[in-house]
Amino acid sequence: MSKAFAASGFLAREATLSDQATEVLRHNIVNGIWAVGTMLPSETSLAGNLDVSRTVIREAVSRLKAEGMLSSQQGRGAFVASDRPRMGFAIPERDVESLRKLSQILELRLGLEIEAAAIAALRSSDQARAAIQAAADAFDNASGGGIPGVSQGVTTDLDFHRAICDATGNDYYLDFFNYLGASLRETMLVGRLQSVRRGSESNEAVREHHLIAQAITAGDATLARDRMRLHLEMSSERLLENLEPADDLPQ
Amino acid sequence: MSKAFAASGFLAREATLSDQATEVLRHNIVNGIWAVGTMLPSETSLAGNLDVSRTVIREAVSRLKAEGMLSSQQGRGAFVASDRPRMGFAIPERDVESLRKLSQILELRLGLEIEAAAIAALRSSDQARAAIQAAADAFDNASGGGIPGVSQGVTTDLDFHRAICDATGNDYYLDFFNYLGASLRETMLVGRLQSVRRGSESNEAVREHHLIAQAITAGDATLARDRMRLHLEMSSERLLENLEPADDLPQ
DNA sequence: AATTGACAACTTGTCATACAGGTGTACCAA
DNA sequence: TTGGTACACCTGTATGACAAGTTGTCAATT
Repeated sequence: MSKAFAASGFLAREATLSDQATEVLRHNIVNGIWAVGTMLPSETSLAGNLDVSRTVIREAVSRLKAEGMLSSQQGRGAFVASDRPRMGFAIPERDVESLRKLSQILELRLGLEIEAAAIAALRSSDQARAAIQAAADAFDNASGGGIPGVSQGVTTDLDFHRAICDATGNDYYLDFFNYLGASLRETMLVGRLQSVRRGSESNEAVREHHLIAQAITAGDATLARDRMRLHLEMSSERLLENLEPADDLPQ
Repeated sequence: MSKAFAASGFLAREATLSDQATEVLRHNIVNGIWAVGTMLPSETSLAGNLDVSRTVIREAVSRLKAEGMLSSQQGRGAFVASDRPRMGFAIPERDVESLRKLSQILELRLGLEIEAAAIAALRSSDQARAAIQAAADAFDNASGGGIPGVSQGVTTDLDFHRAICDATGNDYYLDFFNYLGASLRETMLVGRLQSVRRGSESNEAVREHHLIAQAITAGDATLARDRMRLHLEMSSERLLENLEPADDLPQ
C-alpha cells in the first residue's frame, strides 16, 4: 500500500509490531497449532522467536486474553482457552429494524428495568436518588422542535432510565442497560420524530417518570415495580405504534 | 475470602492491576465520562492518576483497542472509538469467580427470569408448558453421588430454567439465559459439590421448580413471578453460602 | 514406603528508564 | 502573509530488574 494512501488516515496506518504479533498468535490458535488447553511458550522465548521485545508479546497476549482465546496465571504460564473469540450476548444490528424483533428487545428491557427500579427503591444511596430525580426533571424541559429537540428528548429519557440502573449499584444492570440503550436509541429517535409529524406526541412519559422517581424515593419497591412496568408497557406501545406505517399520511 | 479457598483455584485469583485499570477505562467510556471521539489523557498521566506504571495502562488500552472501544495513533494519542464493545454485552470470565460480582450476576438473572416466568404463564404454548413440566420431573430424579451425579443435577436444573425462557417465545430471553447459564454453570457445580461435602444439600429446589411449573401451567402470571422470585432468591443464597469458605472443615 | 518441607528453576505481573518516530503548535524569518 | 523550523508532547518499542506465584526435585522425616 502506498505510503501516501496510508497517511491519508482512511486505511491502514501500518500495523504495529503488536498487531502483527497478535495475528501470529491468533493464527496458531485458530489453526490448531496450539490446541485448546495447551500451554504457550514463555513470553521470553516467544519474544526471541519473533525477534521483538517482551513488551510486544505481552500486548499481544493481553489482547487475546480480552478476546477470551487465552488465559494466563502468574507463575504457571499462558494457556489456550478457546480457539474462537468469546461470544457474549449480542443483538445483531439488523434485528432492531424488524418490528417483531424490536418488540422482543423491548420485552427484554422490561424484565431488566422493572427489577432495577425495585432494587433502586430498596437500597439506593441518597445521592443516586437525587440523580434520578434530577434526570426526571431534566426530561421535563427537554422538548423542542426539529431533530435537535427530539434528540435531546430521547437522551434525557434514556438518562433517567440509566440513572435507575446506576442506582442499583449493580454494575451489570448498568452495563446491560447501556448496551440495550445504544441499540435502541436510534429507533426511539425515529419513533418520536414520527409522532411529531403525526401530531400524536404525548407527554405521559414525563408524568410516569416522576411517579417512578417518587416511588423509588419513598423506598416502595412494589410500587416502583408496578409503575415501571406500566411505563415501559405504555412506552413500548407508543413506540411501536409510531413505527407502524400510517395509512392516512403520505410516507 | 480466605486465602486457602482462593488458592483452591475455583474462585478469584485476584484481579491483576491491568484488569482493574481496564475496568476503570471501560467504565469511563461506557458511562459517557469520555464521550465518543474525545481524546484520552496521555498514558503517562493516566498511570500517574491510577498510581500504576505505564505498562499497566498500555495493557488496558491494548485490550480496549481489541474490543474496538479505543483507537490510538502514534504521536497523536488515544481516542474513544465506540462506547460499546464490538462484541456486545459480555461478562469477563474472572468476574464469575468473585463472590461480589457473582451475586450481582445472579441478581441480573433474577430480573430476567422473573419476567420470563410471567410471560410463560401468559402466552406459552401447550407444548412449551409440557416441556417445562418434563424438565421439572427430570430434575427430581437427577441425584447421584460424585461429580457425574452433581453435574447431571446442575444440567437438569438449568434445563428447567431454559425451558421457561424458551416458553416465552422471545429469542432474546433464551439467548441471554444461555449466555448467563454458561457463565454460571461451573460455579454452580462447585457450589453443589461443596454442599454435598458439607452434607448441607437440600432438595427444596426440586419442590420450588414444581411450584413454578404449576403456576405457569395455570396461567397465573403473578403467582409465577412470586414463586420464581422466591426460588431464585433462595437458590442464590444457598449457592453463595456454599461458596463461602467453611471454618469447620479442612480445606 | 509414604509424607513432609525446603529449595531451585521456572513462569507471569509490574516497574522504571530510555529512546525512536510521529504529530501538532507556537514562533520566527522572509 | 507565508513558509519553515524548533520544540513539546504523544504513542510504540526495547531493556533490565525485581516481585510474586507455581512446579518439580530431592533429601529428611515419620
